[in-house]
Amino acid sequence: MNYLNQLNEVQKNAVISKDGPTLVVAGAGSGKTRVLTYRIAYLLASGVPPYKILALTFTNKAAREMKERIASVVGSDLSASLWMGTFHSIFSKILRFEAEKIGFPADFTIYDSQDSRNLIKSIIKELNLDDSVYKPAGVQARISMAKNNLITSQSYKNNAAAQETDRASKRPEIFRIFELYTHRCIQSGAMDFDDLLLYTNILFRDHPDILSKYQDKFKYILVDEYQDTNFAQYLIVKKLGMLHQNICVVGDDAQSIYSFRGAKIENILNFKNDYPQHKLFKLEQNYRSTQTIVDAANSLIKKNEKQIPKVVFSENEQGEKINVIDAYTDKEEGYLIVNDIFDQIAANRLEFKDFAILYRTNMQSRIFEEALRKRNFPYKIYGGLSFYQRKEVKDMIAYFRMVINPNDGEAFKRVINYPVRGIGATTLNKIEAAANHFNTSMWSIAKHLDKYNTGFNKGTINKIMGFVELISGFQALKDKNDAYDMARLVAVESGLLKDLQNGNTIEERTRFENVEELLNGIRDFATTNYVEGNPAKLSSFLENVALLTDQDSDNPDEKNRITMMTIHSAKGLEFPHVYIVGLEEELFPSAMSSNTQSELEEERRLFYVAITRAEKKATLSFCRSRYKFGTPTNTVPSRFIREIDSQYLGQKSMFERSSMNSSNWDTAPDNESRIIKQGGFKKPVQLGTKLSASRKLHQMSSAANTDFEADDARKLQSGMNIEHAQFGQGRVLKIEGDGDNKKAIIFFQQFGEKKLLLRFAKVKIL
DNA sequence: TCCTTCAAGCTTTTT
DNA sequence: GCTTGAAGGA
Repeated sequence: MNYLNQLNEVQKNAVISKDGPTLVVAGAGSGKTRVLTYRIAYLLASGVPPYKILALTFTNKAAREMKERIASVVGSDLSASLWMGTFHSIFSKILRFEAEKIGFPADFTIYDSQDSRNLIKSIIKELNLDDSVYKPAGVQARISMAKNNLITSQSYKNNAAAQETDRASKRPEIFRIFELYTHRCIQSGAMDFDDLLLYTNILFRDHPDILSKYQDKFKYILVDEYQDTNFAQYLIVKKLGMLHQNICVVGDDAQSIYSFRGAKIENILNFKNDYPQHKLFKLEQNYRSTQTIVDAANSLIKKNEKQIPKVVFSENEQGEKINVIDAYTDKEEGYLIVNDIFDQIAANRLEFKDFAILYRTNMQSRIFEEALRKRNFPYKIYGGLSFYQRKEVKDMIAYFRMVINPNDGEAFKRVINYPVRGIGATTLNKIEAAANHFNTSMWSIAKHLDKYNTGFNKGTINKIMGFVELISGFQALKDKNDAYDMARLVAVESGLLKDLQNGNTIEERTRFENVEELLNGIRDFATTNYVEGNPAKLSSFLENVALLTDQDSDNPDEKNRITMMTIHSAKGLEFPHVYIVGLEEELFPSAMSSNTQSELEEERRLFYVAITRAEKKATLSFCRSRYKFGTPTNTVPSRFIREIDSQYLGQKSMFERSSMNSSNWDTAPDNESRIIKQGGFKKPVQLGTKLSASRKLHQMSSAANTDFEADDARKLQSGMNIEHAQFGQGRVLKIEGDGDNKKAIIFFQQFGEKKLLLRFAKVKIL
């Protein structure tokens, strides 16, 4: 067991004390995954069969990586039969197995959030409620929150707290939506994400025999990121571990960032009360980051009140200070960051994959994407609209869902008239109304039109029957064909492929290619996942796809790229250089999370997570003006920048100077070598100077020394008003050359980066 | 029934 | 700036 030598004393003890309840409090970068991995390897080595070990993670990626690492220690034949995966994937597996006990078909559909939102939307309409009061997303959040706390639709109605909240927000009818929603899901044979946890709890509550079967089965239970478990997950773990009590939870209260999803930081804080005889291990040495980064992060997180006391420290090099980039506009922020990446790469021989740009909201990615494109830098955006959420892919999958579980109402609505087959909204509404009236699925109405006497005219009946036959035809083959053959058949016979093939625009071509890519993915899946000696069937593909996310596709030829993702999805990852962007009030901390102390503390933890992703260097940035809803809005630098002890911040002058009033600008102390003095200027032009260029600019264009094109110059000439921000305003990014050849590279809002020969330029310093 | 056009509203974070 | 939904015409 030589791998034990790779561990420090605490890590080692956490690995080898295998029995009894164990809490591992693991500071950022302290080798948490390593401990978890080796602990499992150690269990296996001491003779515990892999199928008796349950290891729960929050992302598929984390599960897969851990599995790989375990495989490299103990071999893949052992690691393959571990029960390792996300809460959702593990318990959906168990639920499929036990489905009939709770009244679901074994191949129940999993509704993603879009499906469930659509269903909620249509229920709100059906109940004649005002959707500006009952906003679907808001109602969905209420229902989700209830389920995460194991409040079913029946108990919700009688739950005083829930009713009080809904009355206070003037939405007293939410319980009716919830009831109907639950009912429709059952009718469709569908579960949403929260149901996977809720029904697991119901299964264990109502069937003690089944509970004890799994209690017995899972002799050792490990939970990663325990601080992010919600009540439903907490209770599952607690119940399953009751018999053997071999529960090992790993987490860091300082990194609890999912309370919006029902996560309870109390779960980790109260572990000691749940298991008084537990063993506690604190991993406090950070192996990931420089001392500066760790110390800076500590100085920030100190501002939070609720936490487990611990001292995270690093013995790595001191490292560089954290830079703060102060940009004028959001566009410029993108530009400056990309420039900085370029400089870093050039100076330190780094690769693109060494960099990550992290932001609070997905929408911020756009600007960086544009800036990176201009430079031809390879990048990969995680999150946002994932492959599986694209319309054409969802359409395709909706067909698959119809084949496997035709009662699936959301899939039915999606494909009944796509590709267009003359079954419009009117007809669909009638079918839906009939289904609700007869308390059955839309599919069974469509299939037995005669029986339900729906009163459609002959033409409509024929169209509907055509659709029913199409799907029935697929169903007859679903157990015979493998997943790929079946999928291609559906793509062709449904007419979907042809519909996309006919398109000529780039978008349509991309859609067609996406469907092809999906089909290729299914082929890979079928040939790598054999079930009882045969290539996997469509149903097993569907089981997997519902819980897949974008993060899971790691294309090898996409390896050397700059990573862009939200801070939430960066948790658990690390990069040599990390840029945390958009540090402005209202954005980070988010405007929606600055109301209460606990919300603010969570934002702070999120910032803590962001900083601690960095190994070598962290860089912060913000801008003074950001486009919001299409209009430029002034912004204020985030309080979080100030909360970091200033001794860890570099380029302070940049940040502080711009906080001063502008008259101090030219006298502000700065790196002398960066200042250029230029005849004709009242004030020196230096890095970061805001200015508007004067009419002399058009001369510049003829003077070959500039990047301005004749066209730009003409535009400038006609828009002669130099005060006009739209035209002239820019900021000095770089100075090169000297004497008469001194040039300034200026970032203009209007034109982007341009080079100016200062000899000719007349600029007004703002 | 379908397609185009235009206005309104909107933005956390994710399995 | 972008997406979604409603309205109106073919």
